[in-house]
Formats: sequence, structure tokens, C-alpha cells
Amino acid sequence: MGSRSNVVIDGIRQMITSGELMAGSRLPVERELGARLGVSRGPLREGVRALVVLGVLETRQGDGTYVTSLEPGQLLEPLGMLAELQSPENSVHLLAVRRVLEPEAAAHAALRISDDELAEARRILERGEAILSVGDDIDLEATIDVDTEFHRLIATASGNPAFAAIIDALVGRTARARLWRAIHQHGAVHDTQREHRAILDALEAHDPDRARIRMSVHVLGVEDYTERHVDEQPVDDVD
Amino acid sequence: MGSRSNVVIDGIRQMITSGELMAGSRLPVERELGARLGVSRGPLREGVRALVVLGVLETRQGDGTYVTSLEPGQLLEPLGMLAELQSPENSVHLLAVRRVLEPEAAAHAALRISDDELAEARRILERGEAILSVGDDIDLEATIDVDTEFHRLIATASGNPAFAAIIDALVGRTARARLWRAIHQHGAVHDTQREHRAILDALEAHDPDRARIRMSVHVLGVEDYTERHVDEQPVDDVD
DNA sequence: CATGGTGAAAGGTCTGATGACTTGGGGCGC
DNA sequence: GCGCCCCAAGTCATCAGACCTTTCACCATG
Repeated sequence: MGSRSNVVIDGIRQMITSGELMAGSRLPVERELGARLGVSRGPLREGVRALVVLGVLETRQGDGTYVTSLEPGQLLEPLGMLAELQSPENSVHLLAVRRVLEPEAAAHAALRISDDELAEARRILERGEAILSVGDDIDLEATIDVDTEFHRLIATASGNPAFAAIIDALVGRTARARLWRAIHQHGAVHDTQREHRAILDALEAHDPDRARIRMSVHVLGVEDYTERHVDEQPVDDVD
Repeated sequence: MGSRSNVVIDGIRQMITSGELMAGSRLPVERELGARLGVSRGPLREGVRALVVLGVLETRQGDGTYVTSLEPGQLLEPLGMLAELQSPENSVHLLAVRRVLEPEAAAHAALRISDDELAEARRILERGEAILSVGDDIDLEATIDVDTEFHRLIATASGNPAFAAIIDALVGRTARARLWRAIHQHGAVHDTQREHRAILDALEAHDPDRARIRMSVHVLGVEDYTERHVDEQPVDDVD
């Protein structure tokens, strides 16, 4: 096994679960922590860096190393990067998760969404309509942004940070450029906008059942497009 | 920003998304890769180690560094560790995710579960019944194992690796010792076993609707226990 | 042809030195 | 006395070099 740095990871993890380190706590200095775990600074830094990437620790140069808030949103953040590395065939599997989670999130959101959030959602969809009203030459990037923001807003409004974090990760760029190109080619961008509007209506009415169903239909449609166009050429756009 | 090692992570990630590195590919040697990314061995190793922990890379001493299969199960593995770091208040949020995902996974499993998997599920539940038949002095650890294995088997049998990976992570030790102690104190361990049996019946009948409902009820029950006992004393058991 | 040894190559670890950045306090000017 | 600036100590970030451990392939030997 890649031993020494795993010792570091396990050691720090146990220091947290045992309560010795709390959220926001500052860790001992590198040299001291290394001595305690029986490793030198090299492997120690490797382990710490890994936990930083996982969202468990946070280092501030010139200051020290701290435990993060350990909130779900923080810890599930790396999930986004992992979703991006998925091959198109697996996008179907990830969309299946969305199809289950997002309607539920929408239902929760319908019950507890605030007026401010509703106003924000309206603003997002108005931007979407402005983009579509220009005619044939649609700004695809902007359309994707609108879609992303709309879904994330609902996920957040659900009040469940775990929902929000997972949906956030899955709504991310996963095969999105290719997908939206396909949607655009089939003139379905207006359908998407209409579905978004229907979801918003349900949220405004604070009707969880309608919100759930509208969201289900919406994600199902996206899923259909994905399944139909898995075979198309890959688009390598770096972010 | 924690600069140099992030350069490494982004660099390797882009080498993968750009197709330069495929699943299973071998990376250049440390010194060469470091030279190419403009960093020395230290930060390079930090970045590589982080990607190893995320399940993206795999190092073999004396051999080289390779890209993993990049399958969802592989990449979502670290999710388990993150779930363990959650505070009890957040357990409710994680259980809400289970309540949504597991019934769907059970429905899928009902449609596609194999005879071998059904046999395995029966064996697991028989073990559970053996544990319960001894009388009052129930082996709680073994009971937790049975529960874990049963849920994971169904998640895997769903055929969706993303479902399986996320459920796997959430079914993990999250506040489980405390939870099961509460269930045991209320004499509800037999209820759990009975619910498991009902789920298995639905799977054997390949009836997705029944499987979904049975699983819903089961997880809902667990959720109730959790909500009722969040306030109890924490149990610090290291794995 | 099979088998065992041997060495090159790769990742793993340690050490020391240096740079970059943050923080807090002390000194200086007003 | 008050406030501002500057500096020095502490900390993480990086680099460089050396050595250890493990793996794999080639080759010599039986």
C-alpha cells in the first residue's frame, strides 16, 4: 500500500472522529504533526493535501492548517470533478440519479422556498427567454448557464444540503456541451424553457406534487436526449 | 491558492479529459511529468496522491502510476469516508437521500436481480435470523453487518453503479452504532428483520412496485429512529 | 526449455535549505 | 496619547539531492 501518507490520512481522520479536532480547529504545525504520526514532512504534506482536495482540511500559507466546516456541501464538492471524468456511457447512470433526486428536491423546495428565491428563479428564467427571443442564433453557453443556475437554485431551496451538493455535482458540465448541442439541433431549447417555466409555476404555488411531476418530466426529457445521443462525437472543451 | 499541486491536479485531469490519458494508461515518470508541468517532485507527488485518494490514479511502487478504470464505483468510493465525518445533525439529511435512492434501487433490482444474487440475499437474511434466535443477548455488530450487506447487495443488483456507490457510502457506518443501539433498546430489531424479509419477497417475485414500497417503508422507519435519537450521547468507535 | 538470479527503473521516504505569505507587535511620526 | 508603518517571527510552499524498497524484465545457468 502507499503506506505512510495513508497513515497520515487515517490519523487525521481519527483525530477528527475522536473529537480531538473539531470543525474549524487548527492542526499542529507540520513538523510536530509529522513527528506524532511517525512520518517526515514529505508524506505528511501528501496526506494533508489529499484531505484538502476532499474538502476536509484547508491550508493557509503563513498561517496554519485548519479543519473545514465539514458541511455536506463542502465535502461533496470534489464530486463535481469526478462527475466530469465520467465517460458518456456512464452519463446515463448519473442522470438516473438526477431523475430520482431532483423531483424530490423540487417537492421539498415547493414547500419551503422563500420569496427572494422565487424572485431569483424568475430572473433566471427571464434571462433564458431573452436569449431565446433573439431568433436563430442562440447563445448556447448562456443557455447552459441558465439551466445550471435554475437547477442549482431549486436544489439549494430544498433545504437539504446533501441533496443540493449531489445535484450540484451532477448538474455540472457532465457531457453538457454535447447534450445541449443535440437539444438545440432538434429545436427543443424552447421546450426546455417551457418546462422550466412549468416548474417555477408549481414552486410559486407551493405545490409539491406538481413541482415533483414537472421536474420528473423535465429530467426524463433530458435523459431521453442523452440516451439518443451517446454515440455522437466527443467534444473536448476544457473549462 | 495552494498553487503548484493544484496545477498538477488540473494538468492531469485535463490530460485525461483531452484523451491523452485513457483509463488504464500509464503516466510519465515522476521526474518527467514534473518537468512537463513545471513543478518539482514534492508538489507533483502531493497532486498525484490527492488523485489517488479520489480514485482517479493508482500508484504501484517499482512499476509506475496508472489511471484507474474511472468507473463510478471507483470514483465515488471516497464518499464513504466523507459520510463518516458528518455530524449527527446531518445524518438526517443523508438519510433523506437514502429514502429517495434506495426504493428506486430496489425497484430496479427487482427487475434484474439474478438467481445467484437472490440466493446470496437469502443467505444474508438467514444469518440475521440466526442472530435473533439466540434470545436476548443479540450480537449488535453482526446485526449491523447483516443490514449493511443486505442493502449493498440490493444497491449493486440495481445495475446502476452510481446508485450502488452512493448508497454504499451512505449505508456505511454513519451514526450506525448509536442508531442500532436505539433500535435494539426498543425491541425493533425483529421489525427490521421482518422488513428485510418483505423486501426479499418482492425481489423474488420480481415485482418492482412492491420492492419500492417495502424499501420505502423500511428506510422511513430507520429515518424515524434517527430523528428521535439525534440527541443521544455520541459513541466514538474507531473502525 | 525451465528456472533462478541480477540489475535497471520506478515510486516511497528522508533531510536540509530557501521562498512566500500572514500575523502581531514594536517603533516612529503626528 | 494615538495611529500608521514596518519589520521579524512563525507557518506553509517549494526546491534539490540522496537513499531505500519494490517490481519487472532480461539473461545466464541448469
